Amino acid sequence: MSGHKLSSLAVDIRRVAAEAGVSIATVSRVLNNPGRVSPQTRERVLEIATRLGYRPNPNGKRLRKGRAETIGLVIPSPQGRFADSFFLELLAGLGEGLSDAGLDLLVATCPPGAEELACYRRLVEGKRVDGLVVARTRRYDERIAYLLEQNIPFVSHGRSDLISTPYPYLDVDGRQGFYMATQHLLHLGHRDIAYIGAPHELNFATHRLAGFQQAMLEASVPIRPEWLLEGDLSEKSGHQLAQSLLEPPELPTAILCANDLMALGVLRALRERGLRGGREVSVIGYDDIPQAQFSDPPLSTVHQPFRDTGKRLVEMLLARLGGAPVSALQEVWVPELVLRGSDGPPQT
Amino acid sequence: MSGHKLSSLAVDIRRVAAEAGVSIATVSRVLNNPGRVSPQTRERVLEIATRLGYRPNPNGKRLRKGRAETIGLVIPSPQGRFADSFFLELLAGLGEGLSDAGLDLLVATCPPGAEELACYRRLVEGKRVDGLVVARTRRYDERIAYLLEQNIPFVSHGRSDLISTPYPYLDVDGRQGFYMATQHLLHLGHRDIAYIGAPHELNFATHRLAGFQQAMLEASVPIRPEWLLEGDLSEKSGHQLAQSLLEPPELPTAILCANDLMALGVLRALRERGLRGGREVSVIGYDDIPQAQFSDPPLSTVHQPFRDTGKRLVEMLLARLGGAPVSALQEVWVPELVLRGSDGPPQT
DNA sequence: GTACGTGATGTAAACGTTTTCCATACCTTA
DNA sequence: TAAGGTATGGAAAACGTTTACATCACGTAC
Repeated sequence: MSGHKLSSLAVDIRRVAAEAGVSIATVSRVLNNPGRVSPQTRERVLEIATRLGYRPNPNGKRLRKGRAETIGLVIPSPQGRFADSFFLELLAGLGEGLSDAGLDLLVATCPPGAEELACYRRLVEGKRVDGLVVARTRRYDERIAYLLEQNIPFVSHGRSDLISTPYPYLDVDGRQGFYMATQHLLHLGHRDIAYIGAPHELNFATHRLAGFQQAMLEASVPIRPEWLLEGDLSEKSGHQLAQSLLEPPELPTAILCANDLMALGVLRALRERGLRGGREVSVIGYDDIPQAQFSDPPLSTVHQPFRDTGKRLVEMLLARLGGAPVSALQEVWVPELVLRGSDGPPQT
Repeated sequence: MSGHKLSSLAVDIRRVAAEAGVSIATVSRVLNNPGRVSPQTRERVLEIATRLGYRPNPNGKRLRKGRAETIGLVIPSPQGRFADSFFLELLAGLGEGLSDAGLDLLVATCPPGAEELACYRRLVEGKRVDGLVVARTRRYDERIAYLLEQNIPFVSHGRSDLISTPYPYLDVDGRQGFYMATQHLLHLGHRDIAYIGAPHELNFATHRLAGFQQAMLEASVPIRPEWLLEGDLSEKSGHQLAQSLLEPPELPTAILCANDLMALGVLRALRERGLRGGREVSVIGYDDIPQAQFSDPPLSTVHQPFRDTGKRLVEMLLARLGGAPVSALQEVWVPELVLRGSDGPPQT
C-alpha cells in the first residue's frame, strides 16, 4: 500500500546495509557470525532485515562458499509401481533434520541399472550436492566405490560387504533379525522351515540368510536346499514361490521371507489353498511395512524403523560434513521381532 | 599419471578457455548458444571441454541467471507411516522429465498442518525453486492462493474449487470415476449403497461424492444419510467405519470408498464377520494402489495413473516456466474403472 | 573508395554473497 | 605516556557464470 512494490522485489544484502547505515560486510556478519558485531548494530540490522523480509540469496551464498548446501538422494524407480514406501519413510526422516540444518534435499529418480551410476555422477561431478545418502546397498556397491573414489561425503543405509575401505553406514542387523525370527520358529517346534530370500546381489540378502542359517545350524536342524528360494521382493514373487513350495508331498511348516511384500504374497498363496497362515503354515516377514498390520492374518515380522533411520542418517551425514572421522560413523541397529498373527506352533 | 591431479581439481570455464585459446565468453556461447560461434572454434572448444570433463558450475549459472534451476515438491509426512505410495509414484513421474530439462528436484517434507505453508514460503521466498508442483489439493487451498499471490509458476495435481483465479492444474476426474463406479453397482442391481468419503476439505472428496450422488439421483435411488460416512483415508478408518456399517438390522449391499486404503479396511472388516467381499457385500475403492491387486478378494477400483500424471505435470510446469498461458494448462483426465473381484450382484 | 551491414570474438560488468585484510578507536598495562 | 591488545566496522576481492557492448575483419553495395 504505502511501500513501493517494485523496489521491494529485490531485497538484497545491499539494501539492508543501506537501510541500516552499515556496510554489507556487517550485515553478513550479523547473520553468520553474530559475535563479531556489537550488540547495538546487530540489533538494528536484525530488526531491519526482518522488517524488510530479507532472505540471503542461496545462490550467492553457494557460489561464494563453494558448497551446494544440498544433499542428494537418488531413488531407483521400479518399472512397475512402487509397492513399498521405504523411500518415502526414509525421505520423511531425512527431511526433518535437513531443513533444520539449512540444507536442501535434492531427489533424483532413475531407472535401476546402469543409468543409476550416471545419475550419481551428474550430482557429484556437477557439484549439485555436498553429500549423499545411498540406500538399498548391494554386496559390491559400485555407488559406494564411486563415492569413495570421488572422496565426497556420504552415508550409506546398509553396508556393502565386499567393499573394504571404511565408509560411514547405518545398518539394521538383518542377521540378528532373522536369527531371532528363526529361533522363535524353532522354539515353537518348527523343523521344516523354508526360506524365500532376496536377490543375492543385495547386501541385506546375505545377512538375513546368514541369520537363518546360523539359528538352524545351532539347533542342528538341516536346511533343505529345495526350500531355499530367492525372490525379487515383490508380492507376486512371494506368491509364486509359495505356490511351488506348497506342492505336495512335503510341505514346510514355516516360511521365512526376506521382506514383507513377499510374505504377503505367501499368505495370499496360503489363503488360495485354504491354508491359514499361522495355523497350518507359519509365515514371518521382514520390514514391518504398514500393510503388515492389516493382512490376513496380521503378519509377524522384523521391524525396521525407517523413519528414525532417516533421521539418524542426516545426523551422521552432517557430522561427516563437519569432518567427523568415518570410524565414528558406523552403526548397526538391532531390529525388533514383532509377532502378530502369522506365526504359531506347527500342526502335527 | 601424466596429468597433474591437483590442477585438474578445479576445471572451470576459464581453464577451458585458456586451453582452447579463446575467451570465456566464447566457451559459454559454445555451450549455451552454439549458433553464435564459428563451427571450427565450436568444435575445438567442445572437444576440449569434454576432454577436460568440464561441467559448468550450477551455482555460478544460477546466480548469474537469477534462477534456481530447481523445482520443488513438498510432501506432507503423516504422523504414522506412509501407507500409500502416491508421492513416490509422483516423484518417479516428475523425476524423469526434470533431469532431461536440466532441472533439479528439491523435495521438502513437513508435518501436515500450519507448518506446511511455512515450508512453501521457505522455498519460494528463499528463491530456492523456480516453480512448484502442489499435490493433494484442498477445496480452498491456501498453498495455491499463496503461490498465485507470489506469482510463482506452479502446477497443481488436482484442483482447488474454491479458488477462482485461474491456475494450471492436472486433475483426474473423480466425479466421473465414481459416477461410473456407482452406475456399475446400480446396473448390478444394488440399491443399498453406502459411501465412505474422504475428509471434506480435500478437493477430490467433493468430486467423488458428487459422482456418487449424481448416479444415484439419476437412477432415483435414495441415499441414506446414515450410510454417508467420512473417513480419514487410512486402512484403519475404513475398517472402523465398515464395522459400524455392518451392524444389523440393515446392511448395505455395496460400499463405495473414496480411496483404496479405506476399501481394504472395509474388506478386512467383512472378512472378520465372515462376509465375503464381492459376494455378500460389494466394495469399490479409488486409486488402484499396488495392494489392490493382491487383496482378498482383489479390489475393484478406479485407476489413477499417478506416474503418467507426474510426467505430464513436469511438461506443464516446463511450459509454464516457458511462458505458456494458464488457459492452455488445465487438464482433466478421465479415469478408468478396473473391475477385479470385490464387486458383484447383490445377494437377495 | 567510402560506407555499411554481418559474423565472430573479446572485454568487462554484473549476479549476491562471504571473507580477508585493513583501519580506527578504545581500553589496558607497564 | 607509550605500547600493544581488542573490539568493531569498512573496502574490496573473490566465487563461476552469462550477456550487453565493443571491436575487428571482411565482404558488399553504392
